[in-house]
Amino acid sequence: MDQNSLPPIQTTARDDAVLKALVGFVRAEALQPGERLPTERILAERLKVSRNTVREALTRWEGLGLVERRQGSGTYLKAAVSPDMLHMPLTLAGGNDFSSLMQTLEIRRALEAEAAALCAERASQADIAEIARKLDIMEQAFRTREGMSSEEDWEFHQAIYRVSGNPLFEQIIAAMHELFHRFWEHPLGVRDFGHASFPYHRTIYERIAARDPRGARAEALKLIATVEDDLKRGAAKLKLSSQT
Amino acid sequence: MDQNSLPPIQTTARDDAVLKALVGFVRAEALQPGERLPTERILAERLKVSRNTVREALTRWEGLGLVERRQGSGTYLKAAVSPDMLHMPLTLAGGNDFSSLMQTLEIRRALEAEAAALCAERASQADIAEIARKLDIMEQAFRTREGMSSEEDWEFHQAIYRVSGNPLFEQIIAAMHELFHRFWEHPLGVRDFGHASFPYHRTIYERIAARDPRGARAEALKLIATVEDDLKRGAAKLKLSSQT
DNA sequence: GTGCAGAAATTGGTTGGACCATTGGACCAC
DNA sequence: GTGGTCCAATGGTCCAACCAATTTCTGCAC
Repeated sequence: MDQNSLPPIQTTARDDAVLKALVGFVRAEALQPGERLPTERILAERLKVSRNTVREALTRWEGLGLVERRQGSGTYLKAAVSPDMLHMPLTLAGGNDFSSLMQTLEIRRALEAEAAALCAERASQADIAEIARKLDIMEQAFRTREGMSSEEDWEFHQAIYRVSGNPLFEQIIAAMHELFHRFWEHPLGVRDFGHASFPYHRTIYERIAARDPRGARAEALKLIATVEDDLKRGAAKLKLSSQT
Repeated sequence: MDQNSLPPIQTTARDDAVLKALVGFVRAEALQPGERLPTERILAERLKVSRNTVREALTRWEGLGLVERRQGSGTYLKAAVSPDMLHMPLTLAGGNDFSSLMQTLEIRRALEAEAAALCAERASQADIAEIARKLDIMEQAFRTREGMSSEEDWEFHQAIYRVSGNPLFEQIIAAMHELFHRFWEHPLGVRDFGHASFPYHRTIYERIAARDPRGARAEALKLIATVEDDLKRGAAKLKLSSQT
């Protein structure tokens, strides 16, 4: 029997319908990322469904990173939406241990290098100026706060991913960035973590500005190498202290 | 069932706490994928939260593919869970168009090259023999079936990811591979798709067997380049035919 | 007018209770 | 057995509140 000739029937699919309607709304209103979308209460009323159903739908979108909810403020679009988006939720059974972190770094090394190269290929003058701006902010924060410019550092990298023209870079690395932070925020890490990588931000930028993909890739690899070194040093220190 | 494995919830960030408690429960009860977890009503009662909160949490898990809900039946575990999972929701804007596939290919190029290099560094003699075996199977399938050895082809690549020592390579690329295939099956592609990439499988293997990371990376890049070419040719053909 | 503290309105988060739709098993007539 | 009917369990939806964080407005002191 051809199993395809008897597909499961679909009766109710409320929250799916809500999401589809919401996609239509975002397109109709031409909402851009960052803009606020209607209140849950308004959506419930307009779509003639309960607020709970709206919330289930929005919870799904939030899980996909398409939307961000801020209590007391509203729900904000976080990424562009289209009727034919493809979702690929990937959950990795990772750990907080050293080797897991090294594994994410291996992935990041590959992606960071590729992103830097693509960025150098495709950056417009405006893009380069934007990256330069982020670099300045980061360097200033680094100097005034004696290191620990992680927030500005991250924005610099994000700018590169964005200019690479491929949103997947940012999405994948962002997930790992989060894991990374969860790790060394609380547990003790190396105090001057990230110091060694500092100079390479500028060299990466210079290679991008010079439209030199190969050079940009090489500098990105050097940066990741310093992070790996820091991580290994931290692990060694941890091992040492736990032995006493 | 041990009631102590479901202690009440603390304070704010309710649904997150629910998920954390649920992870603990799954571990405590050693639930395997396929097994049913407690009723929403029971969870709500045990955790001292409202059923809606439980539902929001389960909705998130459902969105991540960790769990499946069947009305009238129950909620079933779909994958293994661990306290420190890393979630990576990837969203491809614009589904079935050409650029989405090219974007996944850019990611795959970065990862494939890195995996091949790491594989060449770390492969044991047994690993190399295993890869050689997969290569033989693939080449034979290719010859007897006149191309279209996609299944065996994929297994060859998987062997490389596995030997790289980093499971993240396989998981990430596997997600994209699946996406890739969903387009390949139905929509018309180039008929001899993949033919051009065939010889590079052996050259990659040779570089790995020679413990030559740089060479392996270079050959992997060539392979991806041929796939990109095929894809571009397919897109051009499609464009041409849609104009008539 | 300006600035700022506090009240009020707005908005997402949570609760409890109700009912509907589907499922799957128990039971029964044939 | 076979096919039906009933019924309890379970996820899906709805409603009407209230809570907590945020934003906006208001009015007073200066």
